[in-house]
Amino acid sequence: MKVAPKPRVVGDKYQRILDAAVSVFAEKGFHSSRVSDVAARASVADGTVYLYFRNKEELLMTAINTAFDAFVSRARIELQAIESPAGKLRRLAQLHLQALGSNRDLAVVFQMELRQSARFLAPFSHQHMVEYFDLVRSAIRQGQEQGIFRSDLREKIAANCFFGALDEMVTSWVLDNTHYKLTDVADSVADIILMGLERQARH
Amino acid sequence: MKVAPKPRVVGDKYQRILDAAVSVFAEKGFHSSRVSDVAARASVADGTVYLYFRNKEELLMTAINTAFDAFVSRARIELQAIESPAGKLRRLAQLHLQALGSNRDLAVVFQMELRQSARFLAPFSHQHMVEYFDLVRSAIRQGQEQGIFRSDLREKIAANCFFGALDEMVTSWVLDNTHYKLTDVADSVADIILMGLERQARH
Amino acid sequence: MKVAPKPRVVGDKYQRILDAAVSVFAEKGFHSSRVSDVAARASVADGTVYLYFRNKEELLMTAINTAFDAFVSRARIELQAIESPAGKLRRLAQLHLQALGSNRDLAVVFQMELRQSARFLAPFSHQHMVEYFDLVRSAIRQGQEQGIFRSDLREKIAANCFFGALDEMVTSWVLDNTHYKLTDVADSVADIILMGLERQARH
Amino acid sequence: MKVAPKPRVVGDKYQRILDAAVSVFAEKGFHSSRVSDVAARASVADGTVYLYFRNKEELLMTAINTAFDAFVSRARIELQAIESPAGKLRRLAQLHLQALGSNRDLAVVFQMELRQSARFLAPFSHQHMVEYFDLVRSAIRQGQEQGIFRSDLREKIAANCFFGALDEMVTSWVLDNTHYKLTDVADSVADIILMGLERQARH
DNA sequence: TATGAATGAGAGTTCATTCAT
DNA sequence: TATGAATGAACTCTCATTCAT
Repeated sequence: MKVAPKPRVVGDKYQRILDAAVSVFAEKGFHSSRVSDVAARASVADGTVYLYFRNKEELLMTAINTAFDAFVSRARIELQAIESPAGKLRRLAQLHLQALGSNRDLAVVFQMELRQSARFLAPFSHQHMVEYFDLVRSAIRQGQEQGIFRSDLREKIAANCFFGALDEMVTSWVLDNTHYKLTDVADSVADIILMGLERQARH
Repeated sequence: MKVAPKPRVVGDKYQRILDAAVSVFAEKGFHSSRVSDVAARASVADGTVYLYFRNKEELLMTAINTAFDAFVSRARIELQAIESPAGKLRRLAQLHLQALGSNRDLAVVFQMELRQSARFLAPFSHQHMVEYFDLVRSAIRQGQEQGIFRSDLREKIAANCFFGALDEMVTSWVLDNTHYKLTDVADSVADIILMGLERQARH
Repeated sequence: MKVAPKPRVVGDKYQRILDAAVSVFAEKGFHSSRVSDVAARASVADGTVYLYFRNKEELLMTAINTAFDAFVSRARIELQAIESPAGKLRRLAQLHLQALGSNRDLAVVFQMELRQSARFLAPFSHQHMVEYFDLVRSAIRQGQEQGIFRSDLREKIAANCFFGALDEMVTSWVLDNTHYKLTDVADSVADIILMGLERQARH
Repeated sequence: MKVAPKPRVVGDKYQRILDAAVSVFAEKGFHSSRVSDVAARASVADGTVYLYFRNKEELLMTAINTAFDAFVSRARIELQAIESPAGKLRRLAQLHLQALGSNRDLAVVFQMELRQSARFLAPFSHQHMVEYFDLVRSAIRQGQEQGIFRSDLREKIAANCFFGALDEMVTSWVLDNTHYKLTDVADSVADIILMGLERQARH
């Protein structure tokens, strides 16, 4: 007589909680979200959250780190297959915007919470940023060594411009209500930055 | 050896509280800061904070808005005196990094809290962003109309790149412990973006 | 010698908190009572109070409304079984004094807080007053229609006299330290009011 | 060029503050009223209130006591001139309803705050109640001694009925929005109670 | 007398976390 | 594993009262 109330797959609670957390954090912000909101959205009891995550902060960190891990791993692999420094940066721009553009909630959490978490919460996630930046910087360095990119620019500044431009595209997309496709702007951004980095033939 | 307990000038409480707020928020983040921390740092009673500010949130918004107002007003005036679109953007880059580079605490608050406040708190501060972006965008548009900047780029994307690059420079500076001079990088950033925007003569 | 710290039956917390609230409110008055006082007297944590009641005010309103509900329901049933209007009023007087005379704390809360709550808090409890008055008024009206009670008196005034007399008996009892039995005066009060209402044979 | 901002009579501040207090307390209740509300309504500074009254509570007590004093003094004098016990009670009913019916704010404060203040604040005002009751009781006793009133009723109970009936008329009037004239009901109330007290000739 | 800025104790309420079941 | 009732520390904000001017 009783229908199964929660026809969810058993064992998927971890992921359900994590997804719920991203969804709730995106909606109200990390600090205004309650653990019980997350639990409710994941259809588990409040206490169950603590069977999978040590505390509220770890929910955020895990969400960020997991996505970041996946992104950096994939990026690292893909970049190996690309020869040209410019091609690497172009691909990185695509991957960056793809990763966040394909999951709006995650993007919101990244754009809104990452900086704070990097400074005030566990600085672990900052390590990911460093890894990401390393990919960018080594591509730039490579370009400079090959004489393709200008050498009068400090590599770190260039990397900041590259990342900052992409990051702002995401922020802008996140705060915008018109849900345009984020990856569509990858080439434009890459164009601007690359052209800014490249050595001008006639100079 | 004992100094007078309250040798402060009367009437400066508003500013003292605001400065204390910026300082405390920079140190612990807005959400982890307690109003009593701010009051203590300003050497006033907890209740005094509420004589000058409606609530904790207004402390943050006032700090942000005040600085933003000053920046945008100044920028608007200065840009009027500059003819060339490229010159305008160069000057904007300098002003941006100067404004935040000259007050580290304020910079921390801006970089860490502005996004959140734009989304979750009063969207007033977002208006400032729009005004700032308008300055950038009209310079870019002007450059495009004069044939100096490429017209195949959407102005908004270009503006995002410009702002994003500067913004990331500040974030990077804020998270960095080596206290280098932020304005020193203004030209480099402007170079990259401008070169990325300019029409290449031989194309 | 040490008793088990929490030998309470589970599930009785709602009632325990409500009883504690009545007891604390009776002792110090609603406004001077702290929620933590109530929690302590109920041997629960402060937060637990809020699992059962939305806020401090609801504690008061629930206490009042619950008792009032019980009284009015019972009165309504009992009066149905009584034919004569005078008998109804006599019984009402007994029930009124019984209800409050059997729970001194509750009586204190009623006499001290009901008026204020009726005016300044949720006017819900005022509805109960209206229901109670309706019982009184319809008995009086019935007596007038039967020619037993004088018809030159407005029914509302008569009801106010009836209620006011009983109410003052309770207040007087509550402020008095000699703990006499409140129900003992029911007949005297009913006598006075009824005699005041009845049509005098020889007039 | 400047008009006199406060064309009040100097030296009337005491009374202005007291009137303001009654007005504010009537509107929001004693506990929800702020001293600064009272000061504002009296057009004085917050601190000035404390030049005339020790604290907020004293504002209430003074308002109540002053009015009570005036009432009891007047009542005492008037009653001396009246011979018959019934006449005394009739006059008392009129004075009671006149005193409160002529100042609605004061009536609200009396009906809403007097009980609480009698129990939880300085019990001073309770002394006034006693004095008032003494007037009532001695009239009743006199009536009993003269064989006009029934002697099988305890004088205190009779007094409670008399006072309670009047008190409820005032409360009812205060909570009622239709501003009928309170003194109009004095005779009806007196009729009921007196008839309840009087010895029936033919019994 | 009069002011009103300043004080700071105090209380209601929230919510992350725990733990007995 | 899972639950969710219970906990109690934490924190914002209010407001009666003071006091330097």
